[in-house]
Amino acid sequence: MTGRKTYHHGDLKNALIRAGAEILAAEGVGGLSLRKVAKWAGVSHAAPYAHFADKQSLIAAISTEGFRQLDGRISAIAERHSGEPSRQVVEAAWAYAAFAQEDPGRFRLMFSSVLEKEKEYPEFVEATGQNFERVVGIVEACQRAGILRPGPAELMAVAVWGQVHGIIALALEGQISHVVTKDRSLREIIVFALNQITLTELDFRFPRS
Amino acid sequence: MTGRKTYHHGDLKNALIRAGAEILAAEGVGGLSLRKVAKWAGVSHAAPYAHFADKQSLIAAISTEGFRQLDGRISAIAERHSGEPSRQVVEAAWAYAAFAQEDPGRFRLMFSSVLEKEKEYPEFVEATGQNFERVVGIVEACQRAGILRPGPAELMAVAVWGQVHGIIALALEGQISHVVTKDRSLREIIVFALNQITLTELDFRFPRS
DNA sequence: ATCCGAACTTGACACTGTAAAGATTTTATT
DNA sequence: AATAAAATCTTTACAGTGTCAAGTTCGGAT
Repeated sequence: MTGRKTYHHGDLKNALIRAGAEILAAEGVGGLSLRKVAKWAGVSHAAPYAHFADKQSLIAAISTEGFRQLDGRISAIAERHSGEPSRQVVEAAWAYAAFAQEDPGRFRLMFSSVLEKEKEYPEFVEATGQNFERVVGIVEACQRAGILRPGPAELMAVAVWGQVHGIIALALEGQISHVVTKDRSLREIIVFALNQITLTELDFRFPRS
Repeated sequence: MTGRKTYHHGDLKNALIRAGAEILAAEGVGGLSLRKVAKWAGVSHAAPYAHFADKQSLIAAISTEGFRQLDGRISAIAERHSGEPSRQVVEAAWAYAAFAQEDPGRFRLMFSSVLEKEKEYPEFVEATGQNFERVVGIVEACQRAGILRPGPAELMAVAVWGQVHGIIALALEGQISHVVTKDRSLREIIVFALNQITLTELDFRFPRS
């Protein structure tokens, strides 16, 4: 509910995206309404329509922003561990998991088709594409290092990314048996799964420093 | 919009579940409203409250029914290909994919946290648990046959199921690069991915007969 | 036969997304 | 600098939503 003195807000579009993300984090997808976002940004309930065609458009924007942030984290990891591809996969996968756990609402908004016709939002498509390319890059590095089998990198990327994504998604929805989560962290589970794919053993422990 | 002559419907609860499933298939998650379901079943808009505490409860019921059907399909496959574990994984995974593609709306309802507090619905929990057990059974058969590495079957099940689920979910949301889907069927992609995990090569082709 | 509780209807309320019309401010054009 | 145009924001309105409360109708137990 940021008040304001001028009639024009100045940066309403971004304010709405931010407000939406905050409501999302606080109340989840179900609690995200256009009117609430508007109130939160300190404008009338119809003001968002000056910047977004409809609710879906705002969702697309929030989602896109999420993908950009995720990509930022993963690219940072790829850089930090360049030359050590096995760390790249593990830490990228973990970053993905941490991203989901920090803000499940946003993760669901991004991946659970709250956005109905994603191909209609070029920015969204671009952001998701960039994300995929990042994964492909890491996979290629692993293939060169003999950590992953040779073969079409994009296809291999789907195999790896799909696995990580699937486990995280299932974990988020509480669909992973208690028997499994009982005495294992999500990180251990993910690395165990990755180890079924990789040719050399990955270490699940966090890197020192 | 099934009309009726008697004041009491007779089997409204199940009729509502069916109506909900049909609307879901036709219009997707976004088009599913309690009032529409009621109208479709030929009752007034508040009638559902005699059988379901709220919308979430109806969703839980539809979702649970979906899990039962899915379990039915997978158990049939496990039986049909008993003694051939490699076929069991491939066909079970494919059944999962087919189930998702036949009715994406229902699949999303089941797996994309449209249902918010799933643990509050014992039937739902039970159905999902049974589903998981089915996967564990197949995984164990594969381990005995030397198709999957030894190790905790539940954990291995998460690795395998997670991968299949992840790929299907991403495919459903259109998040798999065109480069990959261009000249490969979803079935090929899934089997390629499974082949990264298994110790013996799986065949992606459909079984004759 | 009658009473009771379950199943169902009607009416209401607050909240939602969205459109239209008006008010205010900035920007562009002359 | 004056005015026109465009963008931003407000107000009002409407249909659709989930849910509740109060009333109606019915089947079954006593």
